[in-house]
Amino acid sequence: MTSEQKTSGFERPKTAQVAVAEELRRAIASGELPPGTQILQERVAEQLGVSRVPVREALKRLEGEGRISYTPHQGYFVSKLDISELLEVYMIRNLLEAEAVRRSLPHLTEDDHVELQEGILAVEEANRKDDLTELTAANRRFHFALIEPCGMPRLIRIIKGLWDTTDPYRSLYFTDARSRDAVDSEHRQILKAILSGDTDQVISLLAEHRQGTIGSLTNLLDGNTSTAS
Amino acid sequence: MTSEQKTSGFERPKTAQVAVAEELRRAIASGELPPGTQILQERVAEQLGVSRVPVREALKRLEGEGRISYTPHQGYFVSKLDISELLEVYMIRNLLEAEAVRRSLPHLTEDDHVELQEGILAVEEANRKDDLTELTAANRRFHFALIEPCGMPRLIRIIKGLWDTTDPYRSLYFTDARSRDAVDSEHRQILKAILSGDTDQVISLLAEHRQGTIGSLTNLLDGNTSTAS
DNA sequence: ATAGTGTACTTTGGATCCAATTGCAGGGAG
DNA sequence: CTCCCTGCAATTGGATCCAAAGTACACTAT
Repeated sequence: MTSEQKTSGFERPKTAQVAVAEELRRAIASGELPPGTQILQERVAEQLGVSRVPVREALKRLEGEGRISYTPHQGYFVSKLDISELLEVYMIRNLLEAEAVRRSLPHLTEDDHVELQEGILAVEEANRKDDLTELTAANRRFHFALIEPCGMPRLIRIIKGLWDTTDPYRSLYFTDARSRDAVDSEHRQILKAILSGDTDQVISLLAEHRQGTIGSLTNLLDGNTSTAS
Repeated sequence: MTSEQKTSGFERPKTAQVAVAEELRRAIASGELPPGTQILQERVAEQLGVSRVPVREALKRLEGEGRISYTPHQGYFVSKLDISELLEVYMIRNLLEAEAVRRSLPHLTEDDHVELQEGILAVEEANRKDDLTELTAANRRFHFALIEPCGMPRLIRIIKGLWDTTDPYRSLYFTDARSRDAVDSEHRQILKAILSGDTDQVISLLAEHRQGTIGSLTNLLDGNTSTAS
């Protein structure tokens, strides 16, 4: 405690269960553990250097979040979505995010506009660097900067959950360079509509934006179910 | 095994963690563990006759579901909603259930109609018997019989989650006899609209129905935060 | 050859033990 | 009298051990 201690940037070493949960979330979202993969407690434990107990608790946490599925005495598997479920998730997102945007737009501050702009730039930057993890993170940053000011934390939480479940597939989508270029220009269009205050336009652009993802994903998912190594 | 063995009515002894999770869910929903209560692992363990390990896993599960909240080294507490969060949940339900109903109504079979009718009767029966647990269960049965045929399992799952978070407050609401009578007649009105195939009418009746709950809850919640013993 | 069975191995489930963190109570200094 | 510091009790966090269930595979009998 000699001198500096960044006022709030300090992150105390979390408990093992929390750390394990975060790591598993990351691994699942990034596609490192593709949908359908079995997660062996022992393996995770030894890889992260902890005992099985915190691993089991982390797994239970993720189970509750719907990221993995569990059958007694058989274990945990990364949740798998077929096309119809994927469509369903996007349809629900359409509904909820439209509502969120409607409530959010009137409250957008100058800071939010900056954040949106930076989100776009971060996406393009990650695009250049070919960094998938950062790309999905930046993409999220943009989209949530848009809806977070809606003042409905619960709603945001649910939407986040929906994003989470499709994350493993989203990174699949971003693998395609063509899709990534499309994203850039779409984001710029959306921002333009936001700045001009045209709510309906924003919502319909977002719907199109999602529709694009859906289209590519449907193609990508038609044949191969998972096993993307 | 002399003759009948209800084709699927056999329930093998679940694992302890699953059983504990179910029991905790019940206790929370029924108001036995009011919002804000701390849940001590040791206590639960000894009450249910298991060690702390399965209890901890059950708690983690419920945490993921959002039913309880967790802070490292401090423990688990039953989630607490203030009025604004409660309103938010109902607003989201409005949105999602309206969509579900719209998709469900065209698919309702004769069996579903019977199920709805029985749901109503079960509510009234529980009302007479003054059985709160059964009342909420029957109420749920009615409402989900209406939306479950929408063919969107994910959507249903989310809606169930929303119901779950407000369950502790719902039982608070049903404590009031006046509210319970209102529910009966509203259910009958809704069923009538369903049978006549008037989708918009169903949806607006449901909105009113929820509005009633909201009104009572707002009153009940204004002063006392929790500690409903 | 194949279906069924028994056995060994892997993995998960649960209990007990010990360590680490927190909150509180009591005591002492200013 | 107030504030801070120290130490104790309660509770959670994690590791290790053993039990139970499931799985794979070889072996046997038809």
